[in-house]
Amino acid sequence: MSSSRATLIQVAERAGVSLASTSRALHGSGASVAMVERVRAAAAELGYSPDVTGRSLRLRRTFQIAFAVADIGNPVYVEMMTAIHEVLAPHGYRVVVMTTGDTTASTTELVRSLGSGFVDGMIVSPLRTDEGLVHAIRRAPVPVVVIGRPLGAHGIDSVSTDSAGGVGQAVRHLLEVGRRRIGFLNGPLDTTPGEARKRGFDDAVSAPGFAAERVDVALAEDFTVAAGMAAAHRLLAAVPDGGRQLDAVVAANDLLAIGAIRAARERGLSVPEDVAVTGMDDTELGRVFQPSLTSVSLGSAERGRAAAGIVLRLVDGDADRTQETSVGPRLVVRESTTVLPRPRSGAVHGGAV
Amino acid sequence: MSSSRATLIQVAERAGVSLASTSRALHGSGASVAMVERVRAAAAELGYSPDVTGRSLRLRRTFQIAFAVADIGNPVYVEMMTAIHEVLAPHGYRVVVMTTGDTTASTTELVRSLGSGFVDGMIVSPLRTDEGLVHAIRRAPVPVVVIGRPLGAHGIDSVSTDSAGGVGQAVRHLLEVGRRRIGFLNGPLDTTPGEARKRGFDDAVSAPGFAAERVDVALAEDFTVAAGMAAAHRLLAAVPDGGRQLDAVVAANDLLAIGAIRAARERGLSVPEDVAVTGMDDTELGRVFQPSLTSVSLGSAERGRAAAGIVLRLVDGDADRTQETSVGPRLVVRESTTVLPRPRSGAVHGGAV
DNA sequence: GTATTTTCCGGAAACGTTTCCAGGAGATGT
DNA sequence: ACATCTCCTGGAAACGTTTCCGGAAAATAC
Repeated sequence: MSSSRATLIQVAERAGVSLASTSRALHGSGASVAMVERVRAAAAELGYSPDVTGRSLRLRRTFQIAFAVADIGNPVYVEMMTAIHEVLAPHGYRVVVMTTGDTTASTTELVRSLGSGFVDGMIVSPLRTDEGLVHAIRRAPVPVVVIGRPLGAHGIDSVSTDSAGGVGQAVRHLLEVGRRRIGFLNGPLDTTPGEARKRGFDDAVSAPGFAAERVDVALAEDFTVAAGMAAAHRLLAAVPDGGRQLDAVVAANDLLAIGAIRAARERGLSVPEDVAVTGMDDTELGRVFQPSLTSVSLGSAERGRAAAGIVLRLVDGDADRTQETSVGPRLVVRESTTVLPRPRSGAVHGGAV
Repeated sequence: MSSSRATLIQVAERAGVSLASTSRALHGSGASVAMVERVRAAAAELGYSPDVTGRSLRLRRTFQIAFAVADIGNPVYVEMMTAIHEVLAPHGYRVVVMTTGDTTASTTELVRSLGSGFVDGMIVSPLRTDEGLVHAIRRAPVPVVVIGRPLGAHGIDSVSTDSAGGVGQAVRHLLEVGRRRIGFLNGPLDTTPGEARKRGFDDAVSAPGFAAERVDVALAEDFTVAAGMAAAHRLLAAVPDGGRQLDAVVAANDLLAIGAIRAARERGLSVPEDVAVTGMDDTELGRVFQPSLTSVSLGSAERGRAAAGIVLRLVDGDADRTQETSVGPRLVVRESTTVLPRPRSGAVHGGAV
């Protein structure tokens, strides 16, 4: 029942010195060693720990950074958050998680709410972007770093990745391993990733050396396994010969890719023998899945780290000019596109040692 | 360049009324309609949004709740966090993520840091618990709810699950589907989950009707796929006949279970025909994996929701007595323990439609 | 019309901290 | 010995908000 928490004033009284000296002794400079010792002792006796709210009010800094995404449970965002936390925590910053909601309106609303000053900065990865959101971010009272589209042209600090180029890497890889009939399994086109990946696929298909026999596209309702499975079934059903006309599927996402693998198997096709599948994001899920997933890493953790670094510089005032960082996609080849022993006929896979 | 943010004082000046009235008009009661209208207008013109720091200082509430775990990336914790956020956000509470570190010392340190008052409450899921931690939690200046061990006896609000009983459910399920030679793949015993699951397995094995032919145990270094795979290899290598003496593996974790499946396959054993595998936690990973994983759900989301509800009641002062909630484990049977068509001999699995 | 209640408003204090400013004591230079 | 400088300390203001309290005005009761 040691009452409430001790305040700096009580420490000052106990030490028999002024409030100003007490504060200086604990934090700032310009205090004699005797004073420091005296105050430290008093603070220790009272179990004093400074109140961050009072501190924030005076300093006009909360030592908090918000991380806002549409879906906190998404593995990609989890990876980003972990990385962000790892960068920020050692600098004494806390991470506040928030959700943007699905729409640009709700995201804009969230950015506006920064006006109430509960964080010193924000890292946001909006699913969709529009003029209003861009405007709100520009006018935000604290630094905002966007993970997603490059927005340097709008004067917004951003870290992006070339996911379009990533799709290209996946397509070229499939061509290299001899696939010629390629299906593209994308998510909703009105999202930033969906749009970028469509662009990437279109670019790859219309590239000079592109040598595929056929190309099909299907869109999943959203970026989930279930939606991917449904869409993959549609994709495979749409081509002649029960889907055998397709020998590769490029999925816009690891989750979609796994949906595609499940759908293929349900149709009696084996992966990777009958149909090779590539994912994107290089998630733990894909690494662990069987067959392990060839996937284009978009460096989620790296993007998170980069964004955290930028926001840190910005809140510390070391604001050079607006940063537009980009981390390159990187193809990670695994089992889902590599047939090791020359496959016999038939759909048997896995097999004995 | 509209200068910094507008403050309540400026709104008051603009409206030509006192500061007190301005505050009342915006939040509290006891203001005439004319006053409210007038102040609202002034606030709107200035684009005023209240500063939460000043508010917190006065109100002695931050409207923030901390969620602290050892590993933010762990799917189980992610699920909890999502649930917690869903409960808290509608009530106007923000969620601050923190890490406890691996040791009880660092966790205790974190709980002590609550003294600086940056949150109104905390939900923590410590990997390990000791006397010092319990003591710190009891003395914490803000409500702390523990997810993990039941601590009602220590006067600590907690929400737990009977993971020991969950292991029992898994064992009985395996017996029911005809398995008789059971391996137990556990994680480190000095962790709360590891300890509980060992206890559960021991209990199940020594239960009256237990009718297995043999029982083996292996411990993984930690609760990861890689560690699970290594330990499963040891487990299978230790029994005669290249592991065929085992027809079931109970894993303490979905990740360990997946490691076990990979190890079994590498040894030419098929799952579930040769060896059935059960996991625990019922993660998305296990649901999506092939074969989908029979797993004991420990209701991560539900525990998160419960903890959030409790902490909400506590910070709002509706503190009855200390709560000790428990959510029951629930076995979810999937492919990894069910052989549908009577298996032929041989290790072929998956197979054509 | 007066007494009493209700309604509404403004002044001021308070939450806990940091920091500017001025002043006193001691050290240093000449 | 005096002027100057450095070092340290305490008083007080400030950050932005909410709310207690007293009082004036308005509403109600008789």
